[in-house]
Amino acid sequence: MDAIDLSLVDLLRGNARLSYAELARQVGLSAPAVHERVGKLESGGVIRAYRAEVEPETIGLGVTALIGIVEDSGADTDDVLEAFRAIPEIESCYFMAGVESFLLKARVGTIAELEQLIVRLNRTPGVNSTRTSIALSTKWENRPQAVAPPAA
Amino acid sequence: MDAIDLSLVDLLRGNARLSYAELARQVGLSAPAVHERVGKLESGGVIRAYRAEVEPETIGLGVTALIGIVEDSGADTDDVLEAFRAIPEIESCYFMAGVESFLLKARVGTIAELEQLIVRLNRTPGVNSTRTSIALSTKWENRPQAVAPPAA
DNA sequence: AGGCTGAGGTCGATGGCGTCCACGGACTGT
DNA sequence: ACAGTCCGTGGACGCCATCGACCTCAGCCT
Repeated sequence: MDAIDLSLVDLLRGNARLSYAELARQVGLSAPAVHERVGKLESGGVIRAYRAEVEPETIGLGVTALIGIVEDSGADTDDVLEAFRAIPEIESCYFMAGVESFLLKARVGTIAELEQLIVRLNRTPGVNSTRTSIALSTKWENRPQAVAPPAA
Repeated sequence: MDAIDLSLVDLLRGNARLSYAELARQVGLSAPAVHERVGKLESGGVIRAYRAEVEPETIGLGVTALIGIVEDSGADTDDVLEAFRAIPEIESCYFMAGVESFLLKARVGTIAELEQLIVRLNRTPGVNSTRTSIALSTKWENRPQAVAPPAA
């Protein structure tokens, strides 16, 4: 992980569909060299995936909620996690410090679906209680934070 | 937005670097047709961006925090928003229902940097108080939720 | 009914890109 | 000094992106 790798990561976080040729121009190497570096970043676990970022409303996922989960005393955290993993509406899952063991970000189409989701969560073995906050709007999300030095 | 568009969105949410030729094979159209459809999805605001998803620890952003913000009574929400937007560590910003007007997801390298961030937030005009929860680990994040019908 | 029009597709051509390979220079340890 | 390793370059070749021409079908106006 040198400065060039960091630049590549920044460039791809900004636009994952840049061609290797374009990346090469930006960092001042040849295309094959960039190809090899990016390949290593992928197989080395630095780059996990390339994803299109979609406006959720346009695909019928207009309701965003953040849900704190309090576990039962003596619950098996791994089991709870697996149960959460099986619920597609849960987009993100953080294991937290504090009374609430998990914080979930969920996306559904309607408030009625959110209600169903909350019921389902409360019924999940190991879950003691849930606390749901609704996001009225998403100002921005997953903004990539530049990490490379200014410029070679 | 027909079923093919939804499939394209799903495919690109799964892997943003798929070639048009490959997308075309998957949805059963020709490459130029797919090219045009994806172009329309982009310019129509459905696809906002393509981003590489990076393991944060590997680029020196090992600390994730979720921060609730209570505004001063009479604060100008837009001004507060602009102040937040200028802080690169804030990756996501949701405008919430409830006492806390905003929920922020921030990523920093160290606890010391988190402390500085919290101080900065508390000093921001219009911010009455902050409540920070630290994520001990991210189980998963931004998992794409399939939205297309099973398969043509 | 007939024909115009526009949307949205296919096909074919061409230039650029991805990707493989052979080669070369700098650093390192012996 | 020398050999090995790492990391890069340049060339070659086949696939892909992308443009233009054309086709087909649905809807609509006359």
